Amino acid sequence: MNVNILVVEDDVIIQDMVCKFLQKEGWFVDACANGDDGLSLLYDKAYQLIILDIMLPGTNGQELLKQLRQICDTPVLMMTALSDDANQLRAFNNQADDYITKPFSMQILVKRAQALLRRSGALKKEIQAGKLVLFPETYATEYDGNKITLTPKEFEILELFARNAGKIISHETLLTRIWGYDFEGNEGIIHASMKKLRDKLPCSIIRTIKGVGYCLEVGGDD
Amino acid sequence: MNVNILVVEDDVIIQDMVCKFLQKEGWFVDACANGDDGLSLLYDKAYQLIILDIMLPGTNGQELLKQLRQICDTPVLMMTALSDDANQLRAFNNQADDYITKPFSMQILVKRAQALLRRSGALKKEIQAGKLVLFPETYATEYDGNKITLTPKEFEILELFARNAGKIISHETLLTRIWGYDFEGNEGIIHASMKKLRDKLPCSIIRTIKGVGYCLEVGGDD
DNA sequence: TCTATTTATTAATAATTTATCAAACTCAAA
DNA sequence: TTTGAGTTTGATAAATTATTAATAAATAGA
Repeated sequence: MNVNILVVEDDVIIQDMVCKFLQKEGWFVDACANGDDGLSLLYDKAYQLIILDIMLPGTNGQELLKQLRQICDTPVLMMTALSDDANQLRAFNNQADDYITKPFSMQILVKRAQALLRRSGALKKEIQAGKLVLFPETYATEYDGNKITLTPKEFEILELFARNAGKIISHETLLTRIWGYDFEGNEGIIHASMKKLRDKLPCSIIRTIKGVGYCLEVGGDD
Repeated sequence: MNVNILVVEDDVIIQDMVCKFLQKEGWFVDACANGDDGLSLLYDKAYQLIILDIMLPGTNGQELLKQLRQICDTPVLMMTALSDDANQLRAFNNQADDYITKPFSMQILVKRAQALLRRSGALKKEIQAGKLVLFPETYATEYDGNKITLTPKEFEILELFARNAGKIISHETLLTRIWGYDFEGNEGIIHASMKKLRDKLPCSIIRTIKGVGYCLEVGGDD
């Protein structure tokens, strides 16, 4: 799968340089210069990494971090000129994943970004969850070594479950992540899609938690 | 689950201080002063985080990191007096997860350790009350290691009891916390719900205090 | 022991959520 | 233009969960 990174930084020179170095790694980068734009981009698209400056016009980086943690758990790297401990502690309290102070070498920024992406599994070619293996590049799927043929939509859904194995995916999350936050249609589409997906899976590895959502059960196997 | 951390640092003063601060978080810490001891500890026990100094007698930290990555993918935080970029880049190339340079504040070390633990799922929160364990994120429930399947409402009720283990929950509290302060219905709903919940629990761990309320008994076990 | 009160139990019903299925629609490839 | 795989819709069935209401049992106080 493609790696998408969001950079929020108001200094054009730095923004430009950061983007360039990240793109050199083959990653896709969206950039903006203030917190509000950042937040609206986050609603539109799934990112695997977010890089935030702290001092921003309008909503600052700390505030933005706090707000985005309400809606997603994407790794966040804070990148700032504020080198005092208080600001760093505050960032980690707001559930940042890393914090580097300017000036920093671009190589190190890239390496730290890479470390976060590696740890979150975004750089893996395949996603494993119990006996289930997904290959996002080819849409190939295996369960316990046996091939399963999924349609693109089915694959997307199963990929979402596999990346969050053991966690509950609510109907709302499913709708926004698979059909987009602005999906107008009927919620029944979830049930129809889940039925088709489950029919192709060998056993009931997707549990229904009535009134809450679905959950891919990953047994203590492999 | 318990969090186990391995610290490899030859400077006794620093080792001591690091251990003390980590233990203050409720984490279990093993420490040693050289790479070879570190490696043999890694073979013996599963750690959720490894903290490595680079300059060590014998096998140094970079070398140790390279070797341990052959056998495990545990998050590694490098902690070193070497502040040059080359060493930091090398650490990340050897698949370190973080790198901080001495001198650093203990608070920041702890926060960074916490960030790594959080990201790797080692801190996932569960509610424990005696032999009862609740996982609010997945609605999973265990008693003495055995799975119990609860409906969302049953789970909510049990969660309230578990969060207040040993304390009496009055009927009024139950009603307002579970059914909302504006619940119009019959109070008999409490009795019906409690009956169903108790039927699923292996023994009578919820005591009735007549005229007052209910109380989750937490034996002096675990 | 008797009585009033509280709680437990049960079955029936209501409400809600999810599963299923067939038909209609879309869109790209032949 | 036709075909067909893939997706979506909407109607209906099935299942689960929540609630009520009636009755039984237990408890504490007189």
